[in-house]
Amino acid sequence: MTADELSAALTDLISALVAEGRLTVDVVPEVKVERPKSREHGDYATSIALALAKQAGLPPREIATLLAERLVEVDGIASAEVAGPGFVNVKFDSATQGELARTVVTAGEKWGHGTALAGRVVNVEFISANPTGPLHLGHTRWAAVGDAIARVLAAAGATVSTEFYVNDRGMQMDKFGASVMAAANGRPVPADGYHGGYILDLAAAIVIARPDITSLPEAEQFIAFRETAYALQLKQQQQVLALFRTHFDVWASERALHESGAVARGLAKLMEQGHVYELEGAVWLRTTDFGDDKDRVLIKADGEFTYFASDTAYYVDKRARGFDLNIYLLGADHHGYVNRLRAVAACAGDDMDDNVEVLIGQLVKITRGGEEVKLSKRAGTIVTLDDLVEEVGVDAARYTLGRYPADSPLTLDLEEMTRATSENPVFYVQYAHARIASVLRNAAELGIDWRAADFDPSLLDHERENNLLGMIGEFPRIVASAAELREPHRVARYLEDLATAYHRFYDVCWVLPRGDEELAPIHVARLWLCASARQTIANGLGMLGVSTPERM
RNA sequence: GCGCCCGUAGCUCAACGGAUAGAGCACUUGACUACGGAUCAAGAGGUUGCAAGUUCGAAUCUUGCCGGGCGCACCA
Repeated sequence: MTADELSAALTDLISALVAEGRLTVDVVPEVKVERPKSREHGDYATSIALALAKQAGLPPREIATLLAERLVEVDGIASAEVAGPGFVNVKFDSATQGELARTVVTAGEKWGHGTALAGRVVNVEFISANPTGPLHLGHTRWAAVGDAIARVLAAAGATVSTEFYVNDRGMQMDKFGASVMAAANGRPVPADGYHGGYILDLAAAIVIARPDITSLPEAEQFIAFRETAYALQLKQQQQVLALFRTHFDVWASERALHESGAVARGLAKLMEQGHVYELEGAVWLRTTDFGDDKDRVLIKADGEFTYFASDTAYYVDKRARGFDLNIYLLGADHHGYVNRLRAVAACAGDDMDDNVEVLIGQLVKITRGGEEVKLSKRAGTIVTLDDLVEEVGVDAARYTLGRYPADSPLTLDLEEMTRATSENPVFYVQYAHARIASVLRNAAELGIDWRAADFDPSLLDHERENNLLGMIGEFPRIVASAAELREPHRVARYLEDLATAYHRFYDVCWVLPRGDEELAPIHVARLWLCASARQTIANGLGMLGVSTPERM
């Protein structure tokens, strides 16, 4: 019995009661079933009676009683009680619940996966930084969360592609090239250029690789520096992200959009839809037709394409590549883009509620020993992704960033993060995994083949076993909601609760035979339970891109 | 001025409109002579920024204030 099955059973019950004339209900709302915070309230509880009371014209407790009476007759349900103002608290019988262990072990890596988003072809674009410097902590939040969102969407059945848009065109690239060139020639970096120490490193690396470069004519030299530095910097970003276990299926270049004719095609598509017009020598897109607060320029009066023109082309291009849902993950400083991007979709003839989705992540504030660290790429006071990984490791960094919802501002203290790694919740969860792995190893050493032994799920009737099974059973619903809401932190929070349930079980329920003790059915049953808990933790951590150690 | 986001324990943060608002860190106190103590058990800590409203029920939804962050380019 699972939560979904219980919900379905309740829906059927209500329909039956209506058919019998014992209940008058026009519309049966979705029956929500939840896991109560207090274990005294059973394995699951529903407030459906409260929701039905008004339209049924009956006191909620009366409806709850009707439901409870019928529920106890349903297979797998041990008890159903009315509580409080009209809640129905349900307990499953241990055999039915214990079966879950078998289900989980059988499903293996697929446990928790669902089909809610089956058929959706989703593009998840995130980070999309200029290739003019190293990735910093702001990008890192999306590296962790964006990647987790993609994984969670895939677990919900979607076909997902991750994408990084490289802004390799325009003024910033020129400033970047000029900065590196100046540094290589021993000249001061222009005031509006990039001043980080990495500029010097890039300059030095380029000069070593191409000693003749500084003797090239100025214009030629500038291009050479810009292009070489671009290639090096992009490669550096790619290497760091690979180290961070954030994989991108596509690295899309803004230049390539122009060179391949995608910009022209995008423009043609928008014109065809009739939202493009000319004014004062410039070409505009009438985004105000779809909720934007002002129209946007596509082609400037001087004939140059704007950055926004690339954006529109990029969107049209993604659609042409078959993505029916395009998710953009942007920093809070880009929230003004939300309406603009939605309007672009609408201007291209799409449904802006269905084909495009913009998620805004609040900025990460960094403190060091309680004092705020201002992040500025130009001033060079940045905390890079490399730094972070070096200081706290990939697992701790990913988990720490992944356990908070991205739409709330986050303050991280670097000292605390480094110092507190051993107390970081990620270790708590990983420790549970390692502990189980250890038990399973010991079982193997004792020659116990629990998979081949008879498994009697009804033996898992201890309160802690029951609680652990209940938590494990929640996993598919957690994954589904994390995908639906684009909130992978729900998986992290869930894993912490699951780890607690395991540790509590482990504390009082001995798993393996001790000493000369014979192997008994309870040992086998508990090994199945351990294996299912391990699988669940592994699948959950996998969605967050965190490793699952066998030993720590 | 207009717009978006956020105000929850000392700190960092959770909480499909549900029952007594929860974790971690920090603080008190217990538990290892057999599967990993990176654990478990117990305690303390709150007017969910303020005020109205919606309803069986509000941290959550609505409105108005107060406080903070971020945006409002023919820049990228």
